[in-house]
Amino acid sequence: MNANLDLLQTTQCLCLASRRAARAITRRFDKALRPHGIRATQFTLLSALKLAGPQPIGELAELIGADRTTLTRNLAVAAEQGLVALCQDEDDARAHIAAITPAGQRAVKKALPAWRLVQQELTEAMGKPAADSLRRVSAGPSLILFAARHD
Amino acid sequence: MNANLDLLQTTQCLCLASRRAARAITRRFDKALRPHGIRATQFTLLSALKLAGPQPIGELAELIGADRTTLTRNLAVAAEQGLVALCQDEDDARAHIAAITPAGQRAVKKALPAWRLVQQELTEAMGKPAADSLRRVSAGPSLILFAARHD
DNA sequence: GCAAAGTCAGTGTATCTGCACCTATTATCA
DNA sequence: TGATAATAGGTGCAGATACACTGACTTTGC
Repeated sequence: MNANLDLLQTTQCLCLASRRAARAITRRFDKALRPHGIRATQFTLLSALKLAGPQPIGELAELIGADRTTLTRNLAVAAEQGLVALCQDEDDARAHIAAITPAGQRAVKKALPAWRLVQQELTEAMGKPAADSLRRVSAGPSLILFAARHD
Repeated sequence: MNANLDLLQTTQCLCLASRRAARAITRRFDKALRPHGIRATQFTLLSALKLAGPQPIGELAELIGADRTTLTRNLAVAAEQGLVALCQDEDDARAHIAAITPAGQRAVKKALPAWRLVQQELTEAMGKPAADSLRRVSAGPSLILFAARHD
């Protein structure tokens, strides 16, 4: 029937594809990082904070492409575990600054070799062109602008 | 310092890239599907059920690359909304079969044009080669096998 | 200097995600 | 046939995600 012919297109759905890929990749990184006591999302958070330095929550959210309110809760978890610290901005009483703690730095340093191994294996498994393409897509302005559209 | 030089590699993290892409893409599809009362994940679920026919939960989970227990709960939400129905398998009392309901079929049919529009816009925004690459990666056996590794 | 508008972040609510563990049922084999 | 292994699925727990709304503070314009 016609309805099912139309539906066949949905097997190509980019939302399904991106989510399925993210789930599989996250599972793999989580598994490898587990012995080090942090999750893949936390590894991302900590390395971003280490590289970029103390950041207001909103800017950090934009940096890793997550919703600000999502980051608020992820930071609360990481703060609970002592991996990050939250403090008031001296200049602007509205802003809260997130910073990586010494314990957080130790955690990310300890986890780095495991991360690197999975990153290498995964790059090999999917092929370097595909890996480059994924990074380009996720980091490029097209996706960000695209997601922000309100039409 | 040396530690930060090492950390620079993590800006290339494929877990961050895949999650960031999935978040942005999901936000966009959710926004477009919202007027039709379903989410992107539900659209995926319903179209998969419509195309594949009634499925045991485990097989459906494998089909869309999600954890079985995740799907159990997503199906419960969809069942609550009357979009899918769950029933016992006649041959195997352990198995539960998920099937799309008439209401679910109406919902996915109603949402299809909106989905198609976003899919087209997104394909254009990221470029067809990148879209093909993403689908290949997410659907190919390499990722599935990769994620299942236990070493 | 003050009211209005803009900005920054937290909370309520709901969904998605998955590991560890559990129960129930079926298959296998001595 | 009865014990054991294998399989299908649910639950507890914890975290990730984001929209709508709110409160607090800052900036702007007069």
